[in-house]
Formats: sequence, structure tokens, C-alpha cells
Amino acid sequence: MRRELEFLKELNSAQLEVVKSVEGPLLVIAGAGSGKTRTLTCRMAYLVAQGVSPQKILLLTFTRKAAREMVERAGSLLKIDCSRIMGGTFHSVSQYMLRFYGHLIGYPANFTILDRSDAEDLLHLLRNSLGLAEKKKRFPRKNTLATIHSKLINQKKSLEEVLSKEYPQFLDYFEEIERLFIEYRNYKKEHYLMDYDDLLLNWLEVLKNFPQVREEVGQRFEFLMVDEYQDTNSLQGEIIKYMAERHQNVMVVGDDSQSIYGFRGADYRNIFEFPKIFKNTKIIKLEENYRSTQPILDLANAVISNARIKYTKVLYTKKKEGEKPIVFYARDEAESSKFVADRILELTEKGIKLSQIAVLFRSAFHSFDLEVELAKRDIPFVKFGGMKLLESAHVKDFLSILKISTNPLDFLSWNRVLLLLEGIGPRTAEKIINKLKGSTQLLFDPSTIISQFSSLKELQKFALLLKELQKQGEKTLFEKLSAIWEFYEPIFQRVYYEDYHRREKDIEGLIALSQKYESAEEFLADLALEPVETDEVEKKFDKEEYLTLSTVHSAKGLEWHTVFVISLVDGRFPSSYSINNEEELEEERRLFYVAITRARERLYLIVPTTVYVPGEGKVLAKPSRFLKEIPPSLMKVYSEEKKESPSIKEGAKETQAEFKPGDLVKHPHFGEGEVIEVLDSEKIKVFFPRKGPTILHLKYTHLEKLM
DNA sequence: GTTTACGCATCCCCG
DNA sequence: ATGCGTAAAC
Repeated sequence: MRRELEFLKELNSAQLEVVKSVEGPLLVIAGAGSGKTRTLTCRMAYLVAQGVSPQKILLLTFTRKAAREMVERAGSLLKIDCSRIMGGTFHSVSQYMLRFYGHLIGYPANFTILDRSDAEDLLHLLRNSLGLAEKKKRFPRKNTLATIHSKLINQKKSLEEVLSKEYPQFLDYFEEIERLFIEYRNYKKEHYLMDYDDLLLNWLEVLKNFPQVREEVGQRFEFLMVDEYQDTNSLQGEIIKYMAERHQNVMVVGDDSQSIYGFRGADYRNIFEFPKIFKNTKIIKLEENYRSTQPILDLANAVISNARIKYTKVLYTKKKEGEKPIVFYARDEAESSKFVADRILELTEKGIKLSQIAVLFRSAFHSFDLEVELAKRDIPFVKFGGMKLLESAHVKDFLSILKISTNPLDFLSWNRVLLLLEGIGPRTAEKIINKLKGSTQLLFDPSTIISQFSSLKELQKFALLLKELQKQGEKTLFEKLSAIWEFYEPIFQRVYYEDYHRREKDIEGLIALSQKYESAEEFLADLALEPVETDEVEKKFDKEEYLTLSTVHSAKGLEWHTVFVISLVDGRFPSSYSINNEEELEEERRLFYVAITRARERLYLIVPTTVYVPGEGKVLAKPSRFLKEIPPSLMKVYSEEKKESPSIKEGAKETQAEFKPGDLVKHPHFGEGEVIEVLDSEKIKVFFPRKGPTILHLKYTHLEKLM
């Protein structure tokens, strides 16, 4: 074997076959933890080693981050630069292609992308201008409208079908909603806007109608690879069909039992359609699991065996030894949180790093109680799957100003910004926008219009700012954003006076980020396609050890030594939204399967017997139906007695007596510090240079005494 | 006539 | 925490 291909030795025979089958259509069914990412990475490296030029390879993944990481790893396997492999999501690649080919269907190269809340705002605006808001009976809210519209597109259903099946309460408004949606599509087309769905829809339209484009794209990308194929929708399936038409060199990887995005139109049946679209498809299954121990896999297999559809594979492992998954029945959420925190501290004392532990839950808000408990005990954590930075109001305000300067026809942003200014409400904003629309000079000088509203001082300032920003070529993006911030800061302090300090950091982070970009257009497109994590998250990433809290959806593809799944009660997991629908309930079961298969060595399942429901207070909850389906022999119930086991008590006692004020100590997360005060037998106050004064519970903290 | 301030219900998962 | 309607303030 050639030396540069050493990395192939790491693979098992099925994986090796995947890597070496480079030509023709290939379908890989890859179970959880079967080394799918490694196989994909090696396949890319192998292609390049065979002399395929990196830019001929296209890798489609679920997030852009995943694509970047895989490309990087392929490069390091070969020690050849592979960065010219094009990788991204369907949305980002469609966007890229549409910048070139969009003109064929009437879009200029500088079209604007609407993110989810932009789309909602537009629907809201159109709803008002159509006079639909004044109806007596409740008209769907903008959030719901956006969801319905997206379902139509992604599931290729009619409005009638979606309404009668999922929103029968709005059937009375069928005609109004239909009219609104037509307006919505027209508006987007007229103003060169695309929402997320349009990116796929329009790229597909180009491919469908222009054989020449299919030909060119086939030449540009000779090898296609698609990850997470079970979570693609039919539009994405069709896009692949056309992009691979010329050469048929297309490989897709997926796992039908891990399909968890049906709610947004994904259809795992794409996997089974694939061999029908591409004749002579080779099918390879990866069934050996390298991640989890046998007891954890047994549980996972039991969960999935209860599914209505029987899946195609059964996972096995060579790691036969291991502890049975543990179930804990907590009185309430407080006890659940306490339990989780206790176990986590035990684990860290045994040397398991915090970064090797995760707590998973169905919905972002299920972890609220736990977050408070973790903060109390100074256990650092990062939460995934919550609100994204870009969705917060202040960031949207800020970016809207930049958007106006790039595209003065972006009346959505105009509306948003105008409403922020002193003395302008919905009526005045509408008046100003109407004047702007009527002006042909708009592109060059909106300030002539604005000067008609001379009584509005802040508006005048805004006009000056725009004039500044439009001096093309003279300012870098960074300078533009700094100028915008100078204008926006006082408004910002007025509108968000309660917590503007916290929010300020987001803006600073954004301005810092902008230095990586050449143009405002590029910056904005990137932000729309790939929401940035908050500044805080980034910091914790490289500095400290941290615990992961995550929704199951955001945990896809990841793994930890120990995994806790919390809030396992009916109505939460499975979610109450899915309980009356068999299809959706099946998806919840797969979601539970995904959660379980994230664990390598240890798995805890936590069932609170009461949960807090807003408005009703604490209510009794039924344990999740998924737990009841599992043979009890596959799990161990955690008992109270064990919690009070002597070893832990002794450990606590030992530490208690040791400290007095003035002692120098070392904490696993905060580093060295000095004891200031002993509060009682369990609590001491320590000053850490890195953190400041901190109260520690000795029972849960491992403090090393330095002198 | 408009804007703004305040109290009220609602809130899943995501590119 | 956000989005809505209503009532007070400009």
C-alpha cells in the first residue's frame, strides 16, 4: 500500500468498500456510531490521492461547520491541501449557484436572502396591507403563516391539504391565506428576495429548465457526496438527481432510523427512492458500531424495534462489557436537576472531563431548571439549540441598517429601522416608505425624501448616515459597521435600556467578525445561511472544560462518554404536539433512539414525576411511553439508598475539615485561589483571580490544597 | 391621529 | 422572552 494511503488501514471491510467505490451511484446505510464521518473523510482523501482535483468534489452536509471539519480532516489525512473541495449545505450551495445562474429565471446576482424572521415580518406586513388583520375571528399569526407556507413548499402539498390536516381551525380563512401567499411570492420576486425555501426551489427550477446548466454543473462537480440523506426533502432529492445527471458519480449516506426532520419536510423515503432514480446503485451497509457498549446498544435496539416500520439493520459492537443504562425517578424537576448535578460532580472527580458529558432534552426550555442548578454549583456549561444570536432583536436592528445601505429597495429593513426612531410608529413608517417607493431617485439619494419630514430629528440623522455609507469604495465593511454603531448606540440604549450591557457584546462580536469579510453582501449572505453562536459560546469553546446541554436535534452526529436524557415524561418526550399523530410519534421514537445512541459508556434516563406547567403549576406527569415499552431487564432503577452510599459521604467529610482562611487551593475549572472564609461545614468562600469571590459547596467540589 | 407604555397569553425541533 | 391588544400620553 502506498504510504500516503496508510489511513485506509484503519477501516473495516465495508468501510473500505465504500471508500473505493468511487464511480457510479452509491447508497450507504450507516447506523449510529458506525464510523460514517471517518468513512466519508477517507473517501474524499482517497479521491484526491487518485488524482481527482479537489475542486471537482462537492460535499453536501447538514451544517456548513460539519462540511468544513470533514474537508479539513481529509486534508490532514493526506497532508495535501483539500480546502478547494466545495462543501456546504443544500441551501448554501444553491445560493452559490443561483448567484451565477439566477439571471436565467429573473434574479440578479445580488438577490437578498430572507431568514426565517425576515420571512415572518414580510408576511406580517402583507397581512396588514391586505387588511386581513382586522378580522374578528383570529387570523393565523405570522409565525404560523410562515410554517404553513414552508410546509406547502417542502412537502409539495396544497394549501387545502395542509390546512385540513394540521390547521383545521383556519379553514375558514382558506381564501384569505391563499391570497396572502400569492402576494408573498410576488413580493419576493419583485424585490429580488429569496427565503430559505426559494433557495432550493429556484435552483431546482434552473436545473429543470436549462439542460445547458446541468451539463456545466456536471463538468464543474464530477463527484458528489451527500451526508445525512435521511433528512433531505424531495426538493433536495431532485436537485441531486439533476446535478449528477451527467456522470452519475453520486454517493449518499443516511440512516432511516435516525430521520428526525420530518416536521420541516424531510422524508427518509428519499433513501429508498435513490436506487430508483439512479439505475445500478450499489448499496453498502455499515452495521458495526464503534461507539457504545453492548448494554447501551441493547436499549437502543429495543427502542427502535418498537417502531411501526421495521428498519433495515441491527447494530452490533465488540465492546461487550459495560454498565446497564440507569433510570432515575425524581419527585420533581428540582430533584432531577440535583441528581444530574450530583452525578456530574461524581464523574468529574473520577476524572471524566466535563466536555465528555452531555445532558440532552426534547425542547430547549426543558433545561431551565437544570441551568439554574448548574449555575448555583459553578458547573460551566454551553447550551446548544437555543436562540441564535441573529434572531435577537438588537442584532436584527443593527444589520437592517447595513442591509438598507447595500440594497435601498429592502423596504422590510426600512420598516424595521424606521420604527426604532423617535416619533415614528407604524403609520409614519408606512408614509415614508410609500414616498420612497414612488421616487425614482431613491437609489441615489433617499435624503431628499427624508428631508420632507424635517420635524423628526433622528430621521434626519439617519439620512446623514446613509449618505456616509453610500460613498462606495471609500469605506471598508468594518468602517461601515463602526459608523452604523455610532448612530445606533444611543437608540440601542433607549430601546434596550434594561440589559443593554449584555446585548452590547453581541454587536461588538459582530463587528469583530466582519473583519474577515470583503463586502457587505458576502457578510450578510453568510450570516443568513449560518447563524453564529453567541460570543460567549465561542469563548468557552477554546478556554475551559464545559458541560454540554443540548436539544436532541442539535446533538445529531455527536457523542459523549456519559449522556443524561432528562424530562422523560409523556407530553415532553414524546412532545405533546405529536401525541395524536402516528407518523409524528414514530419520529419522536427515532429521536429518542438518536439520544440514546449518543452515549459511549454511560447512560442516565431521568423521569420527573411532576413537571411545572405555566399557568397550572406543578402537575403530575406520566413517564414517557417509550420507557414503558422497554423490557425492564435492560435498565437499572437508581435507588435512594445508593445515593447515600458511604463512599460519597466519607469523601465529603474528608474535604470538610481541611480548609481554613488563607489556604491556597486549586479548583479543576477556576484554577488557583485563596480561601477567604469558611461559611459552615459544607460551604466555603474562595477568591479566584480568574473568577472573583466564589462560594463553593465542598460536598460537590474537588478542591486540591496547595499549602 | 399616532406613539408609547403596560399588562396579558403563548412558547418545540432548524437551514 | 416575544407578540398581541388596550389604554394613557403626546
